Formats: sequence, structure tokens, C-alpha cells
Amino acid sequence: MSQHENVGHDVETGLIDADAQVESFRQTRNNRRTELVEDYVELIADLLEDGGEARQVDIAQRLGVAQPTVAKMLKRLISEGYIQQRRYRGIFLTDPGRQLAELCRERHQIVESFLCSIGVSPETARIDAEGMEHHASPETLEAFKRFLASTTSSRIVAQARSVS
Amino acid sequence: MSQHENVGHDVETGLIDADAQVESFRQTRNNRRTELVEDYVELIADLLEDGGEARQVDIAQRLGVAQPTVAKMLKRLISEGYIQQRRYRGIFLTDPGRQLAELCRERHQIVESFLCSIGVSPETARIDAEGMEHHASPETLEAFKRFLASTTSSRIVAQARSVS
DNA sequence: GAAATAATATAGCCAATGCTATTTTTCAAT
DNA sequence: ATTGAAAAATAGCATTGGCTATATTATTTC
Ligand SMILES: [Mn+2]
Ligand SMILES: [Mn+2]
Ligand SMILES: [Mn+2]
Ligand SMILES: [Mn+2]
Repeated sequence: MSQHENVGHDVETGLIDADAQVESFRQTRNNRRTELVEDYVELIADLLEDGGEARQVDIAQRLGVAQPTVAKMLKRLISEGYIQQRRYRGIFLTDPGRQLAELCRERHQIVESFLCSIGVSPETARIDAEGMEHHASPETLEAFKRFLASTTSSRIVAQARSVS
Repeated sequence: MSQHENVGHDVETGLIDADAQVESFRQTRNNRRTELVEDYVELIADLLEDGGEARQVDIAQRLGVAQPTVAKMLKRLISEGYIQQRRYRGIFLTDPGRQLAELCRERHQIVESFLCSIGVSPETARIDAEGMEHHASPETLEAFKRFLASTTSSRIVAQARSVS
């Protein structure tokens, strides 16, 4: 390769197309840059819905990181317009924040349910989904949903049959 | 929450178990720390297998990053014992390196094939698998393999039926 | 209203991953 | 042997995401 390039006739490569591979790696690096934002916003939405408030300490405790780590990330979320902070009353989502949270929640739910539906244990599904969700494209999510729907319907069919 | 903790009687939480959630986030953060190493080692194995050599410039080109970025990561791979570098002759895998590469390759292949098998297009499967692979636990991989085997066999059955 | 406590902010550190620009080294060709 | 080109190394910078230790600032409680 490189300097020692083959001269002329294309060599049987075995490797996948370079441009395609670069695109995959780029997309993956890109997804990585938003993973944390997504997890924070999703978690904040959950905390708000559950207890009406989301404080730094709660977020830190749920994520398993230190409070200053959360404080720093919250600044990023503020600067990106996803949250508002009311001094000593915790974090609140902006409209874009709520929107992102909803997207993430759905996506997370689909991935986790899907894993369970193919026989992964709930504990493992929970863990794996937390990481995989950020790399599941809309197309893959559609496939997951189709599969979920199909197994649901076949279960219904089976049940209907067993009842009759 | 936190300061304003509920006193006594456990409140209906709606949230999942805190310890479980922390475990998920921790595991995910952990996986993130090895993603790059895995992609590098896998890519180096591919390049070596294909052309007999893996140079910094080739790796950089395939990953879509700059050469000094690769140079730095290679130092990490050397320090972690996965590769050896022969001056101007490129990168070579150590035994642990080959072992890791093999694991990653299989895992990657399983994830990508699985996505295709549930109807995701090859291009999207390629992209999503590049990120998801690093978060697929052995248990999830087993579930993927089971599914692949089952669809393969049902295709065989269907084909056998259509032939007879 | 003062003191204690809880929540937040800030300072200062580190490691990882990216970049550009430049230098050094090796290899290949003349 | 010299030279030109390719590969690799190095310097210097930025951003992200972690940490600990230590202030500040609100809120409760007495
Ligand atoms: Mn999530
Ligand atoms: Mn997540
Ligand atoms: Mn891979
Ligand atoms: Mn990958």
C-alpha cells in the first residue's frame, strides 16, 4: 500500500470499500459526541417525571459520577439549549430538551425491548441497550419495531389458537 | 429527592433501580474506553491479511483521521501490548493483538449479519454495526447467533420444501 | 436570625482523542 | 552517492469527560 502502491491492474482486495468504511467510522465518532448529551437529557426527563425535580446530586448518583462532572456537563446542556437551571431548584428541560428526551426515551425503549424479545435477559438487555441505543439509526429502529410487532402478533395468534 | 427526601414510607418510584442504572452507565463508559483500541486492532488485522502490511497512512486513510492521530493511538496500542512497530515497515500484531482482533472481527461480523437478517440494508447495517458492536455483550451475541441460525435453518427448510 | 446542612460552583488536575504545521527519517530512483 | 518522495515523528493546541478538594450559596432547623 501507500508508497509501495500496486502498479496498474486492480488487486483483489478482500477489504471493504475504503470510502464506505470511512463513512462508518465517521458516523460512529459522530454518534459518540452526542451519547452523553442524550443520556443526560433522557435521565433528567425521567427524574422530572418521577419526582418533579432533577438536581445535580440526583443526576450524579444515577450516573455514578461525581457532582462536579455533572455540573460541567450541565453547562454544556445549557449552552446547547436543552435545559434551564433554576438556582437550587434543579434542572428543567427546554422545548428542544423535551423533544430530544422523548426521542431518546423511545429509542432506548425500542432497543431494550428488542433485545429482550430475542431472548436476552432483562439485566443484560438493560446494560447493552444503554450503549447500543446511541448507534441505532432510524432504519435499524424501524427493523426492531417491525420485529417486535411481528413477535407480538405471532404470540397473539398463538394465544388465539390455544384459546379456540 | 436528595435533601427533600421523602420521610419513611417508600414512594412509588416509576424509575428503575438506581444501582442497576449506575451499573449500566458504568459498563457503557467502560466499553467506550476500549472502542478505539478494538477498531484499530481489527482494522490492522484486516490490512495485514489483505496486503501484508499496515502502515500509519493506510490506517489513517481508512479511519478518516489524520496521521498524527494514528501515531498517538499506536503508541497506546504498543504500550498495551497489542502491536509491534517495525520502523518504516508498518505495524504487526502481537499474540494478544491477534487474539483481540479475532474476537472483534467475529463480534463485528455477527452484529452486522444480524442487522441484515432482520431487514436492515447492508449500508446501514455496516454503519450501525461499527458503533453497536462495542456494546454487545457475549449474551447478546449468543442471542444474535441463535437468531441467525434459526433464520438460516428456516430458509433451508423453506428451500428444501420448495425443492421437493 | 444563627447555625447546620445540603446543593452548587469553582479551581486545578489528568487522560483520551482529535487537529495542523513542521521536522526527521527512510526508501527508491537516478 | 545524491536526491526526491513517502512515511513517521514531534510540537503545540483544543475539546471532552473524568476526578478531588475546596469554596459559596440556599435552605432548614433550632
Ligand atoms: Mn438511554
Ligand atoms: Mn445510553
Ligand atoms: Mn469493528
Ligand atoms: Mn467499531
